[in-house]
Amino acid sequence: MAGAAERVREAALDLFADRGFHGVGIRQLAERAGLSSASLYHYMGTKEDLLAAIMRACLERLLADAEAAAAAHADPVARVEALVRAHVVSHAERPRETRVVDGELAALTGETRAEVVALRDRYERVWQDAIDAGAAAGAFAVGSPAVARRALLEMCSGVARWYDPAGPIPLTELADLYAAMARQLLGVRA
Amino acid sequence: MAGAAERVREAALDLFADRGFHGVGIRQLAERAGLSSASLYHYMGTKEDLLAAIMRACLERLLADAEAAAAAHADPVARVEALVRAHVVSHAERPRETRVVDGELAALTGETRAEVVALRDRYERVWQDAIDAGAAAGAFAVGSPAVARRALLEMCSGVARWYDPAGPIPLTELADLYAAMARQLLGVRA
Amino acid sequence: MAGAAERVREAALDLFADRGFHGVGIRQLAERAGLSSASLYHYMGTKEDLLAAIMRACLERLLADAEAAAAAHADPVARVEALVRAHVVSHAERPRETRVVDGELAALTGETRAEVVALRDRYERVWQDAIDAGAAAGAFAVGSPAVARRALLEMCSGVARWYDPAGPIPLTELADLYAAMARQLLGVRA
Amino acid sequence: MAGAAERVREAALDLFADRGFHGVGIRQLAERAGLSSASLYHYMGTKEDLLAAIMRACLERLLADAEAAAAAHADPVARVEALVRAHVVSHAERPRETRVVDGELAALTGETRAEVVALRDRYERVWQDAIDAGAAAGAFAVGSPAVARRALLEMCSGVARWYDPAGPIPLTELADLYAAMARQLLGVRA
DNA sequence: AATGAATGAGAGTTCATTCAT
DNA sequence: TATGAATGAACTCTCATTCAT
Repeated sequence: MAGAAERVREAALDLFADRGFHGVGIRQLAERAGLSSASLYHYMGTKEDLLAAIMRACLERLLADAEAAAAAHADPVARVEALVRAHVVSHAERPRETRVVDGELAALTGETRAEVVALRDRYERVWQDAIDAGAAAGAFAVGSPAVARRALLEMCSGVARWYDPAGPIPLTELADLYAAMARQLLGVRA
Repeated sequence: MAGAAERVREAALDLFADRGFHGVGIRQLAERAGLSSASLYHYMGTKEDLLAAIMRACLERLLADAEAAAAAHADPVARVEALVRAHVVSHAERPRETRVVDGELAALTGETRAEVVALRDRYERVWQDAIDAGAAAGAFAVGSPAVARRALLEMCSGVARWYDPAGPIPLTELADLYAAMARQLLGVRA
Repeated sequence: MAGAAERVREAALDLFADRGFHGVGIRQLAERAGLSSASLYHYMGTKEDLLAAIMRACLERLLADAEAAAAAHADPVARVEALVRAHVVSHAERPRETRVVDGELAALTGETRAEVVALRDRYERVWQDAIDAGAAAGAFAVGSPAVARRALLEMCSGVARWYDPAGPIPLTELADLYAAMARQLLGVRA
Repeated sequence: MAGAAERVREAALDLFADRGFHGVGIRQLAERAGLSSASLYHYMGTKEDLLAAIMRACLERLLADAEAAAAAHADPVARVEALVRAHVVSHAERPRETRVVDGELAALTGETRAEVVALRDRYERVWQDAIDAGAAAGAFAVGSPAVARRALLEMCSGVARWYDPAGPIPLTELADLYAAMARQLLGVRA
């Protein structure tokens, strides 16, 4: 018997990712989780708290992975490649979480939103620092490191919207493809 | 004095882009447009019709621009570059429309949704054909043309989420930056 | 070109008879009459006024016919038979009006309603007087003249709900059938 | 303390019978039932479902009574008389239900309406069969059995619109009166 | 832990009606 | 005569949430 708390989380992931936070009602959530709508409130605070918990967990994992990847590679080229691989793998393996993170930030309000935005900013900073370092070292040929960071991140995040783990592209190949595209995009010197 | 119909459209663009279709109420829409909620219905069918009209108009323009760009360039490299430039400029100049197109497809239902999806698919086909042609001609160094198309499109669409026309990067420079990144990403042979 | 006022009246008859006063919107009325909803108000007061006018006209005609029938026959048996025939013919020829009269009284309010109720009461009084006269004269075998009046009236009004002038029963035959049933119901002495 | 579900049903009966389905708002229903309009929806599906439930229940009871009456009497005269008595008693005892059944059929839509119409048709068939049998056996003197059935049914249904159980006519006497009128109307041979 | 009952607020939409043109 | 524009009020129904059991 899967724990009810886990079922609530799963239901929220499925539904928020597919229909968006505001497109999902508490009763749909409850039905999907196999609970009454009143029982839902034993496993969450408000609906917004549930969203925030999902976003925080996902961003914290993303951030931890990115910081680990950054720490593991002193060389900017290797570092960026490691960031790309981690990001792509995360988005391929947990597309629901990442779609929610990327798309439902506007549904958060007040303090909670500020916290999640801060996490996202920290995550982007890790990327920016790596790219800036490579650019400063002359390892990349990019017109604007800031624009390149945005382009790279968007490009990699898109994976969550189309990649099918049961499809023809294995996850390792996907990571290789994105790593290669990222290197080219950045104009990595041979 | 702007026409009321135009004010309704503007209000919808502002609000749908910022809070998402389901995050916007009919009364907010009306207030923003300077009308009563009842009067809104002189200028639209249902709320969903309003969304569909916005999406269709944007996609049709995007498609027309892309087909024009494709028709203007026989060379795959030039063609892809033209597509990138048109896409980036559109997303920079009309970020609200494009964010709605990219983010609210799930809010559409039934026949309308099918129509909009068909438009989007036609648009993506134009890109795919151009990329496939370049790959077939050996002009690009890409591991997978299909993945490259997705990466490119996501990368360029992201512009609508951050570019500020009043910021430090002029639009022409933005287009140049993305064109360059696209060429590198695709591994265009020198 | 049929007069617009007439078209409004026809539309109201069709729709009120089919869907009931509260089941019909002003826009449906307008569409059926080939006018805009605003233009409707050149030909009527309020929606309720329109209903009242229909009911009054129908009841006044019914009443005039009944009074004429009563005046034409001193003999109670002949008088009741004449009332039955007039009522049945009216309901067969103008089923929409009579269905509205029979079914939408509750939609009227205030003074108007009182007036229409008064008309209806006058109409029923003509019937009651005739039946009472026959009963007093020993011409009828009825347990209760008051109950008999109600039974007779309901029986005859039903015609408006099913009779089809294009069907197998000619109007004259219909009137004969009801006259015969009425005589039998009242136990007219041979 | 009456159950809330029962109070909703009672409120609907009172209001639908008096003002018609379309003449009653959900808030009036709620107020009459002593609930908020939102709470109403714990006890019903849609407003139309509520109407349909009332109509079905009433028609099913009517049908069961009629079939029992028909089964209990082989003789057509006795059978019709039993049908009349059952119908009159039902309409006298439950005038709200029967008025709703007789007057609000047009408010139903789609599948539900078809089901209720089918029930009504079955009910009328029981009457028609009995009358036809009597006519075939020469027990009745009627010009048209089909017209007679309509006349009889309308005559008896009218009871729901005027009979007052607290008035001067006891229910048993009412049934006797209608049975006698029905026999006479049908021209039952002595 | 679980839920039936309850609700104020709000959803999208239509209502009957008015009025300037 | 005719109507597009406009609206406050009402419509049916669902929202997220609470609470007694």
